[in-house]
Amino acid sequence: MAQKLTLKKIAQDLKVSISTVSKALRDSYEISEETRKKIQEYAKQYNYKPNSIALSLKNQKTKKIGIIIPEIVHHFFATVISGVEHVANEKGYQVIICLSGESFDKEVVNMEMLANGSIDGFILSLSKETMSKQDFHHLREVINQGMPIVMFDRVADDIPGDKIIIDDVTAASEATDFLMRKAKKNVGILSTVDYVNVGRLRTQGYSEALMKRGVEVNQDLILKIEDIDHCDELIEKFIDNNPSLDGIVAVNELFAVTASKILLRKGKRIPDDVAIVAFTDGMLSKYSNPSLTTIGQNGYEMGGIAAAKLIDRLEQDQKDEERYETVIVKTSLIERESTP
Amino acid sequence: MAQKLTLKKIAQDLKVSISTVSKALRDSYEISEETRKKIQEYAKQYNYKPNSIALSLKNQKTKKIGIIIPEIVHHFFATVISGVEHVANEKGYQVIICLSGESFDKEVVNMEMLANGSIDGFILSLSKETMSKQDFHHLREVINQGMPIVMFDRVADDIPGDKIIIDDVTAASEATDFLMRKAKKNVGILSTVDYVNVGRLRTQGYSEALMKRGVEVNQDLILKIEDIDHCDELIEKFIDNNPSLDGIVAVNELFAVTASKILLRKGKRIPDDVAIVAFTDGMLSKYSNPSLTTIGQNGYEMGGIAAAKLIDRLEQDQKDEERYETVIVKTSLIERESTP
DNA sequence: TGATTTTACGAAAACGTTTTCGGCTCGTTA
DNA sequence: TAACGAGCCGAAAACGTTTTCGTAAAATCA
Repeated sequence: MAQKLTLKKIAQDLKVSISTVSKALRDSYEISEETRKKIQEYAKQYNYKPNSIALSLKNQKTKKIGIIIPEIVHHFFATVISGVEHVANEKGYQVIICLSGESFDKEVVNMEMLANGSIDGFILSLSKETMSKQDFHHLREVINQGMPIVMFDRVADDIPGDKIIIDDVTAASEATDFLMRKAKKNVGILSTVDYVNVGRLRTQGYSEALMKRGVEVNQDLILKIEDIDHCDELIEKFIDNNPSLDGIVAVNELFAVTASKILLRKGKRIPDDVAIVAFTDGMLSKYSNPSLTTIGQNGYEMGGIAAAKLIDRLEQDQKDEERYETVIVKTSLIERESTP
Repeated sequence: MAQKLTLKKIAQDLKVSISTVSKALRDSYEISEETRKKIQEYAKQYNYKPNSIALSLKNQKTKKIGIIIPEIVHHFFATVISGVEHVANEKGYQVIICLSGESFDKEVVNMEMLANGSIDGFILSLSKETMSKQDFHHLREVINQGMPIVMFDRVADDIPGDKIIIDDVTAASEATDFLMRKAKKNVGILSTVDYVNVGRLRTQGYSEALMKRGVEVNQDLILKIEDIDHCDELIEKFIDNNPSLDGIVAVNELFAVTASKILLRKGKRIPDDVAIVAFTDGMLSKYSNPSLTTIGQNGYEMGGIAAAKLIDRLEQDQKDEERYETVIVKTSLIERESTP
């Protein structure tokens, strides 16, 4: 097992100094043609690669970005990571991933671990617990140390940093309106509890769409689900309680597909009796039966934008501008079988 | 923006030497009670955290492991990462993720990037292109530099390193037998081209199950799909060509759910007319309509084992044993609506 | 008191780079 | 021939740690 080659070993083998080797490899004019060739060939032959840790220490930059998300087994987050990874790699950066598992404590621990010089900047989407606690001291600490943060999807409004979000209100409003244009008179929404930003905003968009058409908002048609693992019973009860329901906006695929299944079991036809639009364009929507009309959140694009913004900030001539941006990524309505 | 605190700054502020600070913070007996207290309090107050890059350079270990997978938007890989991340974090390691996108070149580039000191060891699942080329020079190079590799799922048999796999042959055989026990007489398989390990092995298991019951293997009942994006037409033709087909083993969820949809459209009943078993227990199987009986690959467990084995090897007293292990993770048959 | 041990701290090396600066050896010029 | 300027190379510092070793002062002992 050949030990890893270093400048020092090359220098010893070739009887020159370390600085000469370093300069030769960087094609410095200070080194004679002859020496340069010799060193470069030697390095190539034995496959020398500069040690990135040493470079990080010297340059005070790691060329790594950290990303903290609640779960990786969610299609949306997976696509975001995919987008981040793509543009990061393109710009010579590597991606370190940590999962908070929706836990505040794990989010804090992960941030502290990464903030000790491991990375140059953060991309993150906050855990549910953090959102409900509204405790952002860990973000502030990191920012105080001069480390830039880009947040996406689940963001903290009053934290200085770039934010990449979709316009949840408008998207939900459009989805609701889309159903009403299809002659649906009693559109309901399957949402999450209010402390989850997206749940609150999408419910708001839903209500706005109704009001814009002069329809009164009926609280019975709004279901707020806390525990995603036991949504079945809640949704079934919701459907039973609203026999006139003919349209559903769901804030995620799972609620939608669960509702779809329950409706079919009860003999309803989709989309004729009940039409469905779901947020998050993932596998489920695409391949379930019937396939679901969805609002695509363009996670890949969000991730790409987040990475680009972060790297821009890292490479600009020192925080010349403290003005942070909020980018709103367009959603796209993808029509499938669950709507007429 | 408070600059990051270092030993040097503490030393200056407290008018002692760097070594004194270092020792005080590590509770060395060499430092007097008084000085120790003073330094520790100062460090705590200003939230000193040792720079991990400097530690990496000094200790020649990064406490990071690299993981390279083809795609992150596959549920199976996402669960594996989740498992890796969990045990890695538990043992004080961080996880760097790179995606090969099923491309050989990107796999090579990613490995080279990470091998320059960024990480202590690799966990990986090979890209399709690598599998078809059977070119593993990049793995050999990394191993020659003394960096341990753990492979999972898509492994290269003759590469020295630990391997975590499922027993694809047995699992496929059991799935096939399961269908035959349910009185299915004409069981077919939707597989991938042979250079993908899992496709070949699962097809083999399928055949073995048939032969064990004295049923002759009918090549018409074996479909090998190369391009997953256009599997629809192939599967439809396959179904049309085999009117007596009454059972399907699919090597992934997508093939299964696509077949399911086509069958339903053709007026077949599932599972009465045709029963389906799919590999990979993901979202699709669980929530599609009808839900699918699957062979769970226990990705989370695989990831955990991979991480544990890698870290063990990293922390053992230098490669005392060059004997590599192949762990076979048990699969679990999860019965749902697609089988009687 | 003088010798020896203990206590408490600092200097320096090492990890692998890059870069600044200083200097030696030529050949050229006055 | 003396001075000077290229051309070419090496020494050393710096990044932030840990650790070994050396050493001054204080304490102990005879």
